[in-house]
Amino acid sequence: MDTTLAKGLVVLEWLARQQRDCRVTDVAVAFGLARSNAHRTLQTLVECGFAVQDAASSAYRPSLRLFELGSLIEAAAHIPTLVRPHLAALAQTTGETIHLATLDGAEIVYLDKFDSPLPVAAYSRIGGRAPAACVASGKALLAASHFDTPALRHRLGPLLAHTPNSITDFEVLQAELQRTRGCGFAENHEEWRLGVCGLGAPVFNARGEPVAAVGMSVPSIRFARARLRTLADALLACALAASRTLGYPDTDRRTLGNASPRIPTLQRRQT
Amino acid sequence: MDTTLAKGLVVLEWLARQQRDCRVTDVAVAFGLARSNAHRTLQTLVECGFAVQDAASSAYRPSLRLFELGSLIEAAAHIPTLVRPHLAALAQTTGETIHLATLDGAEIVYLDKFDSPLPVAAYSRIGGRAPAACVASGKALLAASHFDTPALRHRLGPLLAHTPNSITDFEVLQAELQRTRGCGFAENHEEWRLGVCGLGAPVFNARGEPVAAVGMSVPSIRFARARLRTLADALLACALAASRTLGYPDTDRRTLGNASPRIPTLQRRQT
DNA sequence: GAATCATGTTCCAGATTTCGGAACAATTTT
DNA sequence: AAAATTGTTCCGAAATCTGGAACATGATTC
Repeated sequence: MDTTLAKGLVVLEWLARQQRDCRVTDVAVAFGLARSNAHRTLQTLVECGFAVQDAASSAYRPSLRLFELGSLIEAAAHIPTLVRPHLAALAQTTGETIHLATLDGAEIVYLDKFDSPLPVAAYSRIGGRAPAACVASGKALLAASHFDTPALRHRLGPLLAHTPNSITDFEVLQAELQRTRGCGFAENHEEWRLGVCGLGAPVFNARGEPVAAVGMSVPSIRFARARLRTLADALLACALAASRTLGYPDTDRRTLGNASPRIPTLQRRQT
Repeated sequence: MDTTLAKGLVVLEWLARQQRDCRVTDVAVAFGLARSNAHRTLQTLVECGFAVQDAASSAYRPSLRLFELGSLIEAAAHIPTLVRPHLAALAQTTGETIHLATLDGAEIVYLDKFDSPLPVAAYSRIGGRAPAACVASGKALLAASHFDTPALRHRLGPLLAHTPNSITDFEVLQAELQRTRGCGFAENHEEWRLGVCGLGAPVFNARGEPVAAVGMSVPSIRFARARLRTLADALLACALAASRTLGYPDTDRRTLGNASPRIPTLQRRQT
């Protein structure tokens, strides 16, 4: 392994996570490096355009280069741009916090987000992560991906409890995913953060693959049974519209015969 | 300079820009490295989580880590999340392509975007760049930043012509920026891409600093004089609403005395 | 206002790492 | 079936990186 490269990447990541300008000594102390070493590393990051040095304070911060490159990641850039208007509409009509997420191992990564004007206890941010098994958008993606049992088990690893409501039993989770496939959307009842419930529905691309999920975070106080149906309908309409924007074949047409047999189960809700 | 780190960063960037999976030999050829060297570099990227290797083809692609870190960049993450609803509303009411951009040297970087349902000749993408002097959002930011003449000249360097309409004379640009400061929004008449016009207005944060600009791209065919006034009004309303969301003091209150004297010139349009 | 301290930067010899060719295994192509 | 291509491992030679020391600069203390 190129240790110098690894060191630089770790410093770069650390730099991005600090939400303030960092100086040579900060880096040297944080990683136990000699000041001269930290200095050279930071200078290299600057020369490569990944960091900028403040002329006055000589402190460093990450440049927009990271954002630029992050925007080039296929899954994270292309899809949100196309789906965003549908998310905006859903956020507008429901007044709740809406996000778009994708699956990455055992976690989901938030790709896009519209905050509710009303305060939500849940704190999430674009680029942030959450355990897929504990949130609605994650369950929707897991369900739509149709992993077989060993693959799912390997992917998720041990199911950790993040609240008393978290599902920690693999069998229970599988049943939940089966139920999700049946009704087309997933639910989360304070399984990740206490006080926060959620709904999630998958978004498919032109090849019928589940590439993202639309999620809705709702404070449990506003998550009444009666309202769930309304919210779920709006969510499913949004997810379907988003899928169509990505080229997913319209289900009203005769395209089901061509589509993968794994997909149709989840694409439409039972009425 | 840490050449190993620099090499790794260049490979990482190259990997992100390729929109397909890349193999060891691709990297070796692209950079003139020995295969063993390219292999070790890619493996290090994988070990650090910046790339993933396809199990079947053993090809490499960037991971979501890059997106994750890019989302941590203050200017690129915090502001769009707060401003996005206003952009969505503007996109909805005007039907035109709306974007949010920030200044980075002589260029602007697109932070967020809502595409028009109608086709636009302009191709832009989140994370993409354009010369600040040639686009409306860039001019709005340059105008609102109030650089003095030497600083502006140094920042922009030589003004290159990208279309016959591009401004290549520094004096002309300065006059244009002055005009922009007067009316509160900037215009672009096919100065960057032929067939595409635009409007731009700055967004201010709580400290009165111009941190971004709302831009609107309009095919010249739809950019009639009569419509310009309507679009500009909507744009300015959006930019002002966005500024307020960022904590910019409401101009109707008595806060002008406390604000920096440089800002008020541009914050409101002349009616 | 002088002295002290903290910090950024440069320099260098020693130590460690990286480099690239060679070899081998696994595919793919001819 | 043979040849070519590619991914991966190994290793000695060569180049790089490392950390301490020294110096410059600016801040803080006395």
